[in-house]
Amino acid sequence: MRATIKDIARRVGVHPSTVSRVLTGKAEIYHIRKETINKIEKMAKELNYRPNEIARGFRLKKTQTIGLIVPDISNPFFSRISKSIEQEAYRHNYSVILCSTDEDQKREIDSVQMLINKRIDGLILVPVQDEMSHIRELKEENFPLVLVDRVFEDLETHGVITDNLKDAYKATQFLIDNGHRNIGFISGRPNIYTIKNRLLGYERCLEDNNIPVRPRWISPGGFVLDSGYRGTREILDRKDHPTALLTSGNLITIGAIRAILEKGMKIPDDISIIAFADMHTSPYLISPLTVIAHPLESIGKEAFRLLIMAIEVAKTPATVVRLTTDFVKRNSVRRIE
Amino acid sequence: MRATIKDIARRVGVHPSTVSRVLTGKAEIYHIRKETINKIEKMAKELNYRPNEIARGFRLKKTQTIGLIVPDISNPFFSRISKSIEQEAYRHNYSVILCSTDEDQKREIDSVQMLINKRIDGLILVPVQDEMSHIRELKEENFPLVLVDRVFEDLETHGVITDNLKDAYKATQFLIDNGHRNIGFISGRPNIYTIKNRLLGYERCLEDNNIPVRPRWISPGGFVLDSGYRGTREILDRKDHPTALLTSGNLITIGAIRAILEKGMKIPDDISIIAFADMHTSPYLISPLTVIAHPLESIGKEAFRLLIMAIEVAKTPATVVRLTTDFVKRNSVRRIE
DNA sequence: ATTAGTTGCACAATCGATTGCTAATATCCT
DNA sequence: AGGATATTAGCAATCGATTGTGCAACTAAT
Repeated sequence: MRATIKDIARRVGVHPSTVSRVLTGKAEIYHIRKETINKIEKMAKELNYRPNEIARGFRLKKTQTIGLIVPDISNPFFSRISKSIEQEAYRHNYSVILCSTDEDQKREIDSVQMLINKRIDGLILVPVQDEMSHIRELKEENFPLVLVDRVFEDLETHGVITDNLKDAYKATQFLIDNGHRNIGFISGRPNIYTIKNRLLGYERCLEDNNIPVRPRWISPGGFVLDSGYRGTREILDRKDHPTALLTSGNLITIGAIRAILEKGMKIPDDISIIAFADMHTSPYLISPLTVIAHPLESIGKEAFRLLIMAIEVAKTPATVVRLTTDFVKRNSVRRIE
Repeated sequence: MRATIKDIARRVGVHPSTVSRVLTGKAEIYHIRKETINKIEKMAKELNYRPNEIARGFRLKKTQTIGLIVPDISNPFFSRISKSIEQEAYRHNYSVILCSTDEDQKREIDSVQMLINKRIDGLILVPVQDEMSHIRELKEENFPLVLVDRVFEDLETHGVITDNLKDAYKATQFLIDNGHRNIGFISGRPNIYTIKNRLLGYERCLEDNNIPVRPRWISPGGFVLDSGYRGTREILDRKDHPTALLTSGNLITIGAIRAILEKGMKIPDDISIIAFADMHTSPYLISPLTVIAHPLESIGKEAFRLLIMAIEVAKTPATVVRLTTDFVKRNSVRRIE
């Protein structure tokens, strides 16, 4: 068995409390003799003592662990945010329990429950947004919580977001400025904060340019490759299909590209495309993608910063950090008449 | 404060032990009266009782938590393995603490330490492989451990790997069969199991075909985009540069592509390329990549299966699962004379 | 020499849940 | 009827670390 504080105490001939104080650096305060300190430290090393953080966490009600719940850790968008969060956590001596929900509300609720039972110190969450009562509960008991990318309009929490409405507006306007009037949107689930706002920006921009919004050119659906594929396919199969597409999310975008190629169409010659979210490979795709690029690292960093704040000082007013994206023009939009 | 078992006991008028037995489903065994059970369950619900898994883990010496250490969670290769592991863990009622080491040996050692202190039940690790004493220690104390992708030749542990030597041989042979005799390798750090074997397969294949191995066409380096970029750049800047490249790892591959494009070269016209590891975007890159594709999901699944085995039955003999890859031919290799 | 302060550590309670043991009734069997 | 068995639940120790309190021994000051 692994050595405990008692084992050390017994062998050195002191009380466990003394060992504890020495090993947690409180020796000075309690005037422990240098000699005793040395003996304890030596014995700790000799026995290869490892503090039981479970016992400590139990006693102190502090686990130095946070929860991180994302919809899909294999999506570069979330994995890069996660990396940044993990990195910050490491620097601040926290570890992170990761849960990937697959956009499944039940899994999210389960995971939140599990994390609470494990007494995490705080939670960073990209919510599925089908339900919110479990999140409201967290907020009501003042549990340290930071939402990322997606927030609830009618629930004030800490959050780190970008301006999806503006970005969608800008992307749409860019297409219009390039002569496009028939613009489709492979949008993703519209109950989600980001998507709702992108649709809003898209529609508002069309209206501002006196272009009617055509629901048949809007394809909601899940954030998976196949969904993007089928949505795009359906739209392109129409006789009157758009000349340009907005796509939400990395996997949707790849699905859309697949559909476009399968139709034998070329980007941007036959169809233009602007994607929400950048990837490492975006510049090197069959046609270098013009994208809305999110500051993924900053998103993670800010999220962790807010969380630590919430953990360390009780009752911080709900803060929403708004980060700005980059509109990266590459070569997936064609200028047409 | 959150309700405890004692709170429930007090209000129902029974002993905490009774509450514990009811709430952990041991009511039958201890013949607890139906009525008592009902009262306890009702009160638990009423008080919104959440079992303190820290206390339980402390008592039972079982945390239902595993550690997962990967070099880079933002690399799709690892993020997809991680996703699969997380999914399996969820199904089996485990949670996973994620650490991303950035191929930094110190971070790995730190993380292992931290995880051990947090008393995880087992560890899945993709090791940096600069050092191994900390891993040997784990093995010696018989700690449940599964290595993924990279194993140590002189340390028997559970592992899930692929046959890198064979894959590299096959890829090299494929290039040779297509008329290439000058083949470079952007390999990645050669102290790593996978890389060592890929280099071996590559060299052996060249030798078998009576082609000399040219060290100047082999570029080791880190598993980051920039390293792949610079390595490729250096090789292509030579007057006598190869007509084909093998690239190890997703980021290296992207870096290589960037270097190639910057040189104004075309794939596969000016240079052929075969990449280790597939990505969602690989088929849609500027030139659809011919790749060695790993069964990422199975790798994660098997790793978790082995780990659970090691956790649940003490002293399982070290098992190494060898999975097979797919050689996916797309369009990044040109047939030349 | 008495008081006051300092040094150096031990004692014991505590965090929440689990479990082996004990014990009081109730029921059954011959 | 009386012992055996089943039913129902309480008691107390335990896991490892932390911390408020207490206290002896020593030093310094008056």
